[in-house]
Amino acid sequence: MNDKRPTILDVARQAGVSIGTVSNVLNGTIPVSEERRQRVHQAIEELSYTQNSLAQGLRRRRSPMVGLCVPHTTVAYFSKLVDAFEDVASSRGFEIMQILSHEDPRIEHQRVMSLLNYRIGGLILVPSLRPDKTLDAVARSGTPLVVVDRPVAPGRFDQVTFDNRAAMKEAVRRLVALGHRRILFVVRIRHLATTLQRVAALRAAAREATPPVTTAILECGNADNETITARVATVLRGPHPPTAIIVSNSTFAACMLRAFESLGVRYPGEISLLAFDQPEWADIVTPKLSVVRQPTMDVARTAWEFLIRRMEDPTVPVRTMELQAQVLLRASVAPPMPAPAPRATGRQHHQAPAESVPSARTRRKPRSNGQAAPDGSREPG
Amino acid sequence: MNDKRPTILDVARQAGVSIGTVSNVLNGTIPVSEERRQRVHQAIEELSYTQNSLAQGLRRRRSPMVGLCVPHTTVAYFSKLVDAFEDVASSRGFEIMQILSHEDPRIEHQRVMSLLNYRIGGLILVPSLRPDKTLDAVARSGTPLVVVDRPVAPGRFDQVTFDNRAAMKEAVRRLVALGHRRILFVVRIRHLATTLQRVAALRAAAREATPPVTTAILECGNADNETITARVATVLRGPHPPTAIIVSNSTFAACMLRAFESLGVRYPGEISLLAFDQPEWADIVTPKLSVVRQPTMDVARTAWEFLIRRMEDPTVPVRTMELQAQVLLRASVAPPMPAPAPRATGRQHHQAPAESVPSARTRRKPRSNGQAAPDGSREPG
DNA sequence: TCGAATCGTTGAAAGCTTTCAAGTACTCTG
DNA sequence: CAGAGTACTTGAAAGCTTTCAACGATTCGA
Repeated sequence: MNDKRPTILDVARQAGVSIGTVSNVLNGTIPVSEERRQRVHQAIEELSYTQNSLAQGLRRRRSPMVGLCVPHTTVAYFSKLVDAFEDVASSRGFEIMQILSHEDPRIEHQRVMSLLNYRIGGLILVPSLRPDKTLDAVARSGTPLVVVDRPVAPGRFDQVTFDNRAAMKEAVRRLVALGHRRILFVVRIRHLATTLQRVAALRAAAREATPPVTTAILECGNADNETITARVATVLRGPHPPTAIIVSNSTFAACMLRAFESLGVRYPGEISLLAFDQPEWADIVTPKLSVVRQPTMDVARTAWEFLIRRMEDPTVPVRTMELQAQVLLRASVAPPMPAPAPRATGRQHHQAPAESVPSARTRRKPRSNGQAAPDGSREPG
Repeated sequence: MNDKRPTILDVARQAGVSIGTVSNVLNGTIPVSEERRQRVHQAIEELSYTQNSLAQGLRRRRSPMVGLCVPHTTVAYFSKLVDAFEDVASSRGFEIMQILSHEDPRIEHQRVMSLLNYRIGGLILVPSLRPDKTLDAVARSGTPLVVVDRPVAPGRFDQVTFDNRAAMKEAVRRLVALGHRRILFVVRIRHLATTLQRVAALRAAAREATPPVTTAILECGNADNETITARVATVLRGPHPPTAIIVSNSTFAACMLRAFESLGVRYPGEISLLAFDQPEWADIVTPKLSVVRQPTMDVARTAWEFLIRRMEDPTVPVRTMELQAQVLLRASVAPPMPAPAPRATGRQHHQAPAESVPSARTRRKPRSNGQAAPDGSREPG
């Protein structure tokens, strides 16, 4: 429990050389004669000396440590991302310092500042809702930055994102082709950049469909299972129940399945489900979950390449990469059960067949609890 | 993109005070007159000065950073652990530096050394298979350490683990009570401390059951789905197919479900399944997965408390905490289908009903591929 | 009024490394 | 053999902070 660890000076004395020589052996900056190198190595061995990275970073004005900031690690998508980064980075001799932002701009800012205070060599960031202050601070510090997954205002930073618009458009196209006319999109945070993109694409695709498709957005934040179930119940029992639900992540997908079960909804007959994100359980639930698969490993590799490049040369022009995601339809998506009015152009009420909802069917307006609002993307006529 | 950040000296000049005073304002070490404090704060604001944690850590010989090392973050259990630690730690003003060991003692050692080189204030470690070298290095550095989840030789370090023996014993008791007589335990790494505990408990419980129960261990390492399926197939089609499978983590549980499906095994009729770990999908698969639930949040809190205590006073006696896990039986565990020989005491072949295995039934000895071996824990007579 | 105690302030040293100008010993060239 | 390289080697400075002995100013007590 000796808190006094040997320093480079101890090594130098032990080996009978100067500290400069030891440093040169360690870093290979300047060649050192074979004999001295040996002596230094031996001394290092004998004293079991290890570098003090704090002193090294202080002197070099930069540490070989790279920061990684994601919102959570319990979301399958992010934990895969973290693992992928770890793989890529460590195989190239970098250390990763990981922090979690919990989707909270304040926490994010504070943690990122702390990383900057450690003079990290670079940062990979999945930005939270309002990352501006954080981004400014990073820019001011001159730390190389790559923004991942959630786009920010273009031009300032390297970015690696997914083509959420294309993915959503494709998803809607496929659902519509199966006959779905009312789609609900369940999101965690409405104003998140990725969400905005997806919502825009959803609305656009809905508008362009013939006949046009009704869409609604349900924002759930960090609500727990019961709350989400209640909200979903409200929507499903409303006058215009959706026939297909798209969720923005796998946690919500799980919530939906629980909700369907506790509500006694026939699934996938009465309601289809499609999830962004690709949980490990997608293919072991019944019916198998349809997903939008995002190429996590490619993201990690690309982001890393961007970061390394910028660390080598901070003046390199800003790059942006938008990766394609893939819509995988499986049994969780099925044609909707035959509806009373096949041509859904007017304002008449659509309703799921009566037998599908077990409990007392209270007719409420869908926005009665302020949670789910038809977003009016449908063309009026 | 200005790489020159202001230092404490700049602040001192700007405020017209000495650097010592600035430091005192920043750290509150020694009281500073109100007027000067104001000036310092203003200067900090104007220059947007932030500490250099490297210099601070160098001088203080210890950084306020705490290390956290887990094997992976894609395993549900560990990602929950990481989130829990993050919560606890950050709510008390500590920064966490997280690394992954990938279950590889070499990687673990290298990454932990790097943390030690940063003079971290403490370390929480889920040790890999052979952590001795790493543990020695940590001890030598005098860094406070708490070992989590997987026990190591007692007496040297604070430890927070689960009572794996009790959990396994209880699991076997419940399975036996339902009539199971042949239990297969699927593990990732056989010699992992937790695995050893569980295996020992499994064998002991099997031996004590009346009539005694046959057990076997299947080690799968990092094998992929197909490989695992093949191995499971071999076991299930062998002369003594198990009626219940216990898996050591949720990833394997998912693998089993895939294997059951692709092999056409009747589940849970023909085979029951119980998993250590508690994935989010446990209650959305059909049948619901039986699990051994481990109180992750409690682990995080306890480990953190141990660590803080030791950081305050390194001489405090070593503490050990063993938390109780909880066996939750759900539909994935059912009484075994009636077997031809109800009293399973001898060496006669047990076999699952013929109709349950769809493909050609090759009679092979269970260890024919060297993967699964009856472990002989059953009493000979 | 004097000495002591208190309070706030300061400048220098220390913490451990890398970098670099300057120096030394050697080899090579003409 | 002198001069010019060559190839290491060295010690000091710098990087930014905290700590601490020392000091000046003020207050307090007798």
